[in-house]
Amino acid sequence: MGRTPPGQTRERIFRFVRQRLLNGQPPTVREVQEAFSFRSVQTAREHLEALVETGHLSKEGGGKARGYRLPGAGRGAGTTVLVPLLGRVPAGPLDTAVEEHEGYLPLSTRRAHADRADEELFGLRVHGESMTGAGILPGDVVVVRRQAQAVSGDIVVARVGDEATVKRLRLRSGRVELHAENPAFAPIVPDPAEFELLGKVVEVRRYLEEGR
Amino acid sequence: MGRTPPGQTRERIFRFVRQRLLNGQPPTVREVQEAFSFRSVQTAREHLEALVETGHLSKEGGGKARGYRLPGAGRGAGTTVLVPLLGRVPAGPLDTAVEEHEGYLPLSTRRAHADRADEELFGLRVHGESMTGAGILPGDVVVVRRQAQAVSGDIVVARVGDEATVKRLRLRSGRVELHAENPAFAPIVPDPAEFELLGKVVEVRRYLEEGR
DNA sequence: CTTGATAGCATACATTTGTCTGGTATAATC
DNA sequence: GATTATACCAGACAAATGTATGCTATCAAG
Repeated sequence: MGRTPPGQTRERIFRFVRQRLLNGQPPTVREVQEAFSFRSVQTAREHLEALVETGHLSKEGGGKARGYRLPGAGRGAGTTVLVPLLGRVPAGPLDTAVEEHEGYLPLSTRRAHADRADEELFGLRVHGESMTGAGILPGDVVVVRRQAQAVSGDIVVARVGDEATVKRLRLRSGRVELHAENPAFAPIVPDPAEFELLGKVVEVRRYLEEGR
Repeated sequence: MGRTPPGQTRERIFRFVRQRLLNGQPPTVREVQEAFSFRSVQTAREHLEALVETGHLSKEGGGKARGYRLPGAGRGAGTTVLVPLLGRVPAGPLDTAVEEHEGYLPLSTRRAHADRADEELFGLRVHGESMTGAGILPGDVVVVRRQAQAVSGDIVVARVGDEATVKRLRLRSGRVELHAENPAFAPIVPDPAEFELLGKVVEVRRYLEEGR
């Protein structure tokens, strides 16, 4: 085909490959060839090898299939887990089978517990305006790590009676208090028999566009 | 070798494959075989096919290499994309070379534009308290979609002179205004020559624990 | 005991996929 | 003009990889 200016095609190839890699779909040489309508496999291969040479890409395994990677993948790209976004607050232990969830939240965990993270973490949609002072608005999603203890000052998800709420935990002289971050709401001092700590909020997310 | 209880090996295989997929490294049948010390390729293949049968995994392309995937991409839910978390606001077009980034943010993109490579997303850490009224606190990360136009009311990232800020865009009689969501800050009416819209904020994230 | 289901093995085969060798064309440089 | 570099093509080969066929062994249910 026609000859393109130096570096231009290579740039586009890099973007293509990167997008594929970030989507978890490493392309083959021939897939790159077809994506750019090269008539020869070698053309695609030369571009790819050149990108490896310049450090844009790295290669895994000698002649293995789909071996091109993003360099430095061990840092950020290597630790993504999907945690379920639950439609309601889970009562008992998390069922790993058919969970009642709206979807999955991709979460980057920089720790070794990545393998078990999906059992300990879950997402929850926030209702009400009680935490607006802490930057948690209605409709936001909180990522919760299931745990029975928490430190005073943590933002937690707790069950009080039949209701589950997101509040800031305060321990006042051995007594549990749940504080809203909104002047319109008074602190809750739950009856210990009615109280259960479900977990700690480790992340807050807000989606500003529909369909994301 | 020895025979394992029903379902037990399969469960472990699923976890292995899932972990690999989340790391962007789809395994081959033989890699699964070796990871579990099967003496036959077929044993691994049978487990994998069984997992596809039960819906735990899905398969892409007939006999293509490394074709096993996590379902959810095909179920219309969405795919996970990693977008770079930039250390500073990008000035010109995104430098594809050695991007100055702190890491990657896993992002779930629903809809069809998931594979649109031209949609440029990046993460940015927020400084300052000007948007606390909109639930965006200092240290939060905003996910920005690069675009040159926006609608009045959108929260945008814009460059004014040499500085980049996150503000709410208002169009008042054809003039651009950048409004903070904090009574302590006055609206900015930038000189059009000094103003550049970098993109729209599509998501806000707050990490409440270190090391996440 | 027979049957069926599950777990695993051994080997062969077909396709996909990475790699190689050699070639053409254009542009810039010496 | 000769040289060098880049972009691309054509065809072939070899390794990696998915798939198929037939087999053994264990366990539970009938």
